[in-house]
Amino acid sequence: MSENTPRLLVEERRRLIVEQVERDGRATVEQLAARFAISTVTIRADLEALARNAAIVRTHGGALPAPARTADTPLSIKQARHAAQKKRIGQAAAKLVADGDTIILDSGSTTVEIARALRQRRWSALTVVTNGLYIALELGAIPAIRVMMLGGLLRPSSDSLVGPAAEQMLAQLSAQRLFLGVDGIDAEAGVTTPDPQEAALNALMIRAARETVAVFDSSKLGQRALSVIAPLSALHVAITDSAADAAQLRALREAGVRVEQV
Amino acid sequence: MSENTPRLLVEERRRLIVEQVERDGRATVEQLAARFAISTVTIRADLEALARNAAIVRTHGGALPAPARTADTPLSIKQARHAAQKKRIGQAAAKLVADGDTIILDSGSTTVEIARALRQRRWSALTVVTNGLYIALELGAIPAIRVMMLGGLLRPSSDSLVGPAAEQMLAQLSAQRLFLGVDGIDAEAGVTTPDPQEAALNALMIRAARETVAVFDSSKLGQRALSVIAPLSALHVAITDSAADAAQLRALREAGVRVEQV
DNA sequence: TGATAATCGAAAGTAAATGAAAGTTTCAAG
DNA sequence: CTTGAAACTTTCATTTACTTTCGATTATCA
Repeated sequence: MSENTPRLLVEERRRLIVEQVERDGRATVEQLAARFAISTVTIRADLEALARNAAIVRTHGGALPAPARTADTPLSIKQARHAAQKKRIGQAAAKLVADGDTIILDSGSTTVEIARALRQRRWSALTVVTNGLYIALELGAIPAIRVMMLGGLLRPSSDSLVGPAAEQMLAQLSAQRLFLGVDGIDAEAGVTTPDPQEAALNALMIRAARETVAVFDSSKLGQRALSVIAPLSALHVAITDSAADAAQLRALREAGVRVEQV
Repeated sequence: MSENTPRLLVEERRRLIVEQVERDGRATVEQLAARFAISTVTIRADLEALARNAAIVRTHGGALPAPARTADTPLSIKQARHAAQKKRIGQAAAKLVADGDTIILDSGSTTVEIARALRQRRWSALTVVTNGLYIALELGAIPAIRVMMLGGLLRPSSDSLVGPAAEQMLAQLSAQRLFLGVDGIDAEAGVTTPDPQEAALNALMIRAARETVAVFDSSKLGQRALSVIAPLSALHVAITDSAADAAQLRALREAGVRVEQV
């Protein structure tokens, strides 16, 4: 590997490191130093910087992939991950919706897939309440779907709206079903998300809906993010993919959640 | 490298930089300085300006492509009529905004141009209240701009939010300046728009702002739409293009409006 | 518990970025 | 045609960021 092109930019090198760690499941300091033909000290600096951003996990002598999305990753990146599973989950979730319903769609990459699946069907009347900009854009063009958007401060990393205004508005609404996209779901910690404001809003969404459906790809199982939304018992249905961990699913079922795998 | 071409315009050069970054996946400051035969300091200024608009990501010694916006974003904003005029009007309007301000941006194709012009400038703090989805998307990526979105029912034809929820939320806000995109403006009928709900919301926007700036291309002058927003006297400033009818402008001035033509 | 590998810290060299001052260009008025 | 303001550029000095080398220190594991 002759890496003597005009010399990599620092960020490029770090992106490559993350890639390698994700791909191989691991990487050693020596290995990386040899690959880029730089000193181990610099590699260590890189690893430390990446670990600070939770892009990887630091170990003695090397690095491992980061556990998963408990950190606040931009939507554009989340979208790329587990895209196929999310599509299937979205389609399964959309089947739970009946014509005439009022539903709440949380923001998030998985719930955007629900919106896309909803577009495929023919509706005579459907009301969708959402705080996600992209969900509103997906559904806005469908005449038979009434889209009500919660107002509030725009949270750029997820293109969603949060804050008191959204909460106040939500308090006046009520819906058949909530589809909640979760960032972490764990038997002990319950349902969690990285942003406290988002968590507060999500908790209110649960109160506003008669039934709560959590949608998440299997990588979220067993993860915990900073802010707690609710305990598992607040959920009625969970939809995830077939790679989900059996023990975690059992905990979900014991909490009274109907689990569906696609 | 023909040195006798009339020297690239700044915007042209920046466009080429973005192209190169997208194409090659990277670009270094040195490389770019050599390509355009200008100093590295200027290239750095370019990169900083582009990074501010989230067009690229800045790194040491160069730049990398910006992480792609969400997959298939329907950002295909319908190319409006009178696009050139609207762009100029947008830029003139943006000049009225000072750092630290709180402004209200109505939805509409002309106000989207104001948002784009705002992106070009450097802000340390700016709060934008809007009911337009595309405006929120334009400004969402700029960290120094706080975007507050009014909630409400999505009106598909204009991708804007209207209704009681938006009105209620707006009633609790106050701003230095409102930029109102109007569909009709006429000496007798005043400022008008086709949708009654939109008109009601716009009227509240006027009340929430200390100063109201109407923006419209000259084709709107003398037009009347269904719903009246306010009389001419409610406006403080009007920005339109140079093709505007002189008699109509006189009526505006007589109503106490400061008229600016671009 | 040692032996060994890995990490940390400080010093030093180099590339890149920043800030300030001064010179240009552009563009719109007078 | 001239003037003036605002936006661009450049040069030059200074500051910051990144990288390496070389000991000292701290984990890890047989």
